[in-house]
Amino acid sequence: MVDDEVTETRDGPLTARDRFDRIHADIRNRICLLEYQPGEKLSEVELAEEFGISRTPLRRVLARLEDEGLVTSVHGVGTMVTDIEMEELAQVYRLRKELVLLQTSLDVAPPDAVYLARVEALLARAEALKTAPSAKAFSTLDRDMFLTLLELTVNTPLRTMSKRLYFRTARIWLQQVTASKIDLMQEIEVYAREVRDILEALKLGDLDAVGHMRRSHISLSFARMIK
Amino acid sequence: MVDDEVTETRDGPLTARDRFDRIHADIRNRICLLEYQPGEKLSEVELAEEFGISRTPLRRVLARLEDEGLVTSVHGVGTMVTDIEMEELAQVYRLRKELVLLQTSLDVAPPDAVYLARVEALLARAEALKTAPSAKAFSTLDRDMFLTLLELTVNTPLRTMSKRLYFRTARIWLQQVTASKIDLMQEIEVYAREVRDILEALKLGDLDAVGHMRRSHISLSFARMIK
DNA sequence: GCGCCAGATGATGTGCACAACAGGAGAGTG
DNA sequence: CACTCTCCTGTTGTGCACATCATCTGGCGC
Repeated sequence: MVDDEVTETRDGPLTARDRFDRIHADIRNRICLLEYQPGEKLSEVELAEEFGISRTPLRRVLARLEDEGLVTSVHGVGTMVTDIEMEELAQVYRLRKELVLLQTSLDVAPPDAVYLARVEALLARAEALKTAPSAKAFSTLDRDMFLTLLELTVNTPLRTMSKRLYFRTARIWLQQVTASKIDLMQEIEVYAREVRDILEALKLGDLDAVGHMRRSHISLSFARMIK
Repeated sequence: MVDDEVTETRDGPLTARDRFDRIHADIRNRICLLEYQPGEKLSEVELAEEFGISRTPLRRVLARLEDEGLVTSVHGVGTMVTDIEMEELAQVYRLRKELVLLQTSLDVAPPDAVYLARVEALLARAEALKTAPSAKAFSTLDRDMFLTLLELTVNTPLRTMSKRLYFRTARIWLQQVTASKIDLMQEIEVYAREVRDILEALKLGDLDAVGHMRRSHISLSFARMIK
C-alpha cells in the first residue's frame, strides 16, 4: 500500500527510501518506454555502477520490479525483462475496464479549477502531438494522463492497484506502434478526441460519464491493439 | 503478478524462491493471527536465526511485507508491524466490496464436483466451530474460505490484488474479537449461515448470487466491526 | 567425425563485517 | 533540581567476497 511515486524533492538529505523509489521509477520507465526490450538481460553490476550504489540495494529494486511482473530473475542465468502473454494482457485489460469505473465512483474527490487546468495542459500536449508525432512522447503523455485521472479517487488501495496494472502492460501499446501494427497518427487523433471528451465531462462534473468513456476507450484501445 | 502462495512440496531440492515464499507466507500468517501484535518490533537477526538463513534473504521478505503494508522499517529504529487506521480500513473494505463482485463475474471458472466438496468441507469446519469456538481457528477458516472462493475466477491479476487487500486487513477482525468488541459465538453463527448460503448458490450455479451475497457479508462484517 | 564430459565463465543468491542512524542513559553544568 | 551534551547501544542500510547455479566451450574417447 506504499505509494511508490516520487513525490517531491525535499530539502533534507536523501534518505535510503528516496533513492530506492527514484531508481525504481527510473528503471520502470525505461522498461515501459522499451529502452529495455522484453527478453533483454539487465546486468545487476552495470545498473549498480550506473546508479552509484552496490548490488545489495539495487537487488531490492529488482525484487520489487519482479513482484510487479516487469522482470524475472533466474539463478545462474540473469534478470530479464518479461514479455507479456496474450492471455494475461487480456486479463489485465478486462480488470482495468472495471477498475476505471471505480476510479470515478469510489471515494471521488471532485476536481477543482487547478485540476481542470492541469487536464487542459494535458490536452494541449495531446494536440501538440499532431504536429510533432512521437511514440515515446505519446507514451509519456498517456502515463501522465493516467496518473492525473487517478487523482480523482482518494482510495489509496485502488490507486496502488490501478497503477500496478497500468505499468504492467503500458509497454505493449508502444511495442505495437513500433512494430507498425498500429497507426501512430490515427492513434494520436483518437487520443486527443478522447482527452477533449473527458475534459468536457469533467467540467460538467459528470464523473460517471468520465468513467464510462474511459472504459470504452480502454476497450477500443485493446481491440485496435490485437487487431 | 507473481503468485505468492506456496503451491506444493515438490520432490526436487528447495530453490531459493521456494524458501522465500515459504518464509513470507509464514511471517504473514503470524501477523494476520496477531502472534505479532501491531507496533511490535520484529528483529531481523532473530528471525534470520529462526529460519536458519542470514539477514540478506530475510530482508527481502521484510521488504515485500513492507510493500504489502504489513510492516514498516525505519533506519536505526526497527521493523514494526503496522497498525491500520480507520480511514484506510474503510477504503479497503469499500474496494473489496466491489472486487468480490468481479470475482464471480470476471473470467469465472464454473465449480465442479470436487470444488463443491471442498466447500462442503469448509462448511463442516464452520459448523464444528460452534461446539469448539476459537478465534484463531475462525481466522484460519476465513482465510481458507477466501482463498477457495478466489479460485472461482481465473483472472490472475484480480486474484493477486484481492489477496493483497484481504491480508492487509485480515487481522483487524481478530483484534476486535480479542478485545471483546465482537461476540465470537454470534459471529460464528452468522458465518456458518453465510457459508451455507454460498454453498447453496454454488450448487445452483448462480455465481452472481454468490458475489452479491459475499458483498453484503463484507458490508455487514465491517458494520459489526466498527460498531 | 560424433558424442560426452569436465572445466571455464558469468550470472544470481548468500553470509558477514561495517557504516549510518535513532534513541536512551548518564555525567556534567548552570 | 533541571537541562544539555556526549557516549553507548541496538537497529536498519550498504559494500564486498564468496557460494551456487546454468550455460557454453573445448578436449578427450571411441
